[in-house]
Amino acid sequence: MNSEFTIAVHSLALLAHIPDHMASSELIAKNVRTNPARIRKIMSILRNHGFVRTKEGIGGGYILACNPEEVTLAQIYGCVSNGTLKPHWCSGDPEESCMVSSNMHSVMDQIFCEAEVYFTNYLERITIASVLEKIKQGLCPLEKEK
Amino acid sequence: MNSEFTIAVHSLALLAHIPDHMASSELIAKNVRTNPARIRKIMSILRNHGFVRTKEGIGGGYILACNPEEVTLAQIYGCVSNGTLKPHWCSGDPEESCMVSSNMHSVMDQIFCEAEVYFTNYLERITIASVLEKIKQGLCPLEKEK
DNA sequence: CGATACTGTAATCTTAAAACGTACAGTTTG
DNA sequence: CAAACTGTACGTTTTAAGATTACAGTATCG
Repeated sequence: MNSEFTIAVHSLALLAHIPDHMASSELIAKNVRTNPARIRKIMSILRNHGFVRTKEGIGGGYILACNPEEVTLAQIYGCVSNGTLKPHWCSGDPEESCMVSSNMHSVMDQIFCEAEVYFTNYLERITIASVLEKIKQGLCPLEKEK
Repeated sequence: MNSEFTIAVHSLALLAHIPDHMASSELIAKNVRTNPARIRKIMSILRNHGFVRTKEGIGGGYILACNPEEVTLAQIYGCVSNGTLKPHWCSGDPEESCMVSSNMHSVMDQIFCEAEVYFTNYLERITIASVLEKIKQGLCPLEKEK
C-alpha cells in the first residue's frame, strides 16, 4: 500500500480541525511533512469526490466540504488507494504447465481482493471525526514533556 | 506488504501438491519464478516454525511437515510478514506544535495495527489445502486453450 | 489592468526498498 | 572425496515511491 491514503486522512483531519480556515497546499504539506505538489494531487481527488472545496487565487486553498462525523476512512481509501493492498510482485508463471505455477497468481489475487473487502469493512467504522478525537486524546507535545 | 507472504504460500501449496517428493530450492524457485536464494531464505523461516522439513546434501530439499488442512494463511503471514500492512512512509512530525501533525503518526499506526488484526482474522479461514483446492478448480493451461 | 498568490497537472529527477545474483561455508550421500 | 544440496551473507540491479521543478490557469486586490 502506498501512503496516499495516510496523507488524505491526515489532510482531512487537519481541515476538520480548522473548519473556518482555508488551508493552502503549502500549509498542509508542512503539517503532513511532504511537498505541496503531492498534496495538491491528492486534494484534487478528494475534491472530485466532494470531500473538500478548493479555491484558486489569492486567499485560496482547501476547506472541508463534508461532515467529518459521517465520512469514513473506507470512503477515503476507496477513492484514493483502492486495490493497493496486494503487492505488485506476482508469483508463478501462467505459461508453466504445472497448475500450481500457472494458477497461483489468480488465486492470490482473489485472496487479496477479498481481504481488501474485510479491510474496508473495518475502515467503515472509523470516521474523520473519530480520527481527530483520537488525536486530541493523545497528549500535545508540550504536555508530553511534563 | 512485501511478497514474501505470497512466495511462502505458493511454496507450501506446491509442497502440498507433491507431498511425496523432496523439492529443491531450484525447482521451487522456477515454479514461483524467482531465484533459489530467496526461496531458501523464506523456507528457512518456515522450517524454524515447523511447516517444512529440510534436508541438506544430495537428494535434499524441502518437504511439507504439517497438515495442509490445518495450517492457515494467518500462521504463515504471522511468521513471514507480520506488521507489513502499514506503509513505511510516516505522516506528520512529532516535533511540530500542531497536535494534528505531532500525533497523526501514532494514530495511523494504531489504525493499521488494528486493521492487521482483521486481515489476519480473514486469513485464519484459509488453509493451505483450500488454496490448493482453488488452484485445482482453476483450469490447467492446456484446458484454457480449448 | 497587471501584480500577486494561489491551484492543477505533467515531466523529470532522486531515493529507498525490493528483488536478484553471486559466493562460499556447511552438510549429506554415494 | 566429489557431487548436490542448504544456509546465509553481501553487493548489485531494478523498480516504485516520493520530491522537485516548471508552468499554465484562475481568483483577488490595488
